[in-house]
Amino acid sequence: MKLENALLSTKFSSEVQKASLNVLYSAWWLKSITSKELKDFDLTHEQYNVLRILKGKYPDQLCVKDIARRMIEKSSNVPRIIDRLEIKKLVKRTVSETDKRETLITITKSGLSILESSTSKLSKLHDCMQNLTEKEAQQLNQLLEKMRQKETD
Amino acid sequence: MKLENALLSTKFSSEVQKASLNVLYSAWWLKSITSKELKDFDLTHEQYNVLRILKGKYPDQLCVKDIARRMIEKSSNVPRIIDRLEIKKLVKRTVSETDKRETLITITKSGLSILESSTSKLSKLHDCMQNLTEKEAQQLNQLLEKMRQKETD
DNA sequence: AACCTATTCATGTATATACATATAAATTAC
DNA sequence: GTAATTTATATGTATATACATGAATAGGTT
Repeated sequence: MKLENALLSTKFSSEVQKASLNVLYSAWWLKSITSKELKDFDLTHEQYNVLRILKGKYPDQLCVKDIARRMIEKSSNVPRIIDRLEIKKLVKRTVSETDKRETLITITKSGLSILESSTSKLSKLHDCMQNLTEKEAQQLNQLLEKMRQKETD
Repeated sequence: MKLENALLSTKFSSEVQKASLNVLYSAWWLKSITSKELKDFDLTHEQYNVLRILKGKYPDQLCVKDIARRMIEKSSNVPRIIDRLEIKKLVKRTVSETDKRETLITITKSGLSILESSTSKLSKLHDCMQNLTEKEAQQLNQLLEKMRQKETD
């Protein structure tokens, strides 16, 4: 859908300004379609993100700050997300022996299993929305990274 | 910043999957830098979005559902955002005469003035992060819209 | 007119975001 | 070796997101 139709507006001061709105809208769009799938697994977007990060290092453990560093949204409140995952027994907390300030998080068998089924559901969704070719996706990645160039790299 | 550095991860199953994560991260990045500016005006991102929509139709009024339709994030709880704007006297509520179910929202002088100063602050920010040329921005817009093609247009 | 349904908005709940503060442990300074 | 500082996590608060429900009104049907 064109941004004009999505926002019922045609007044954009420039293509650059429109691109900002387009990125924001696209992110909302992506989140809303994936959240719908994750709901079947009683997972939020953020809980899924944490599980995915833990699996990336499995069977190693990660402390809270290392998870936070890998989150898509850096302002996520990781301890609280872990609270909810712990209640569902998808992760386990243990205090680090080497540094007692740190809480080490381990993904459980149950967590791995729910992650696997939800990921497979999501990748099916991805496949059917594969409107972009690999080359176009690569171009999109380059443009987004150029947009963010201002960052202290 | 490259996505790899932003997420401390190099394992992406494809450029297309990476593009999804890149869009999500870019939206967070955009929101976090603009929110910082808006804080000086005691405005949240969503409150700013509502004010901008109202100004687009000024001096006409808009009812809640027409504002909701124009929001970037469609799941926004517009009545509650308006609650906060009303407390700060940046908008006014009136019950529609023609349809008493509708609440008509008007932006106040004070709302217009705060919108003007915040917009000017934000556009300065935009200018200095103008890493994309108009042509590149146009290309980015096309790619994002192609990505969302699956939508019922 | 009475009834049914759809629409519009407000409100309630759980979780997340964004940010501030608190607590405990580790590190550094003296 | 104690005090001060920094780091890691947890907790608190206001607002937003996502979604469900409730209340009032509009509009159509009989």
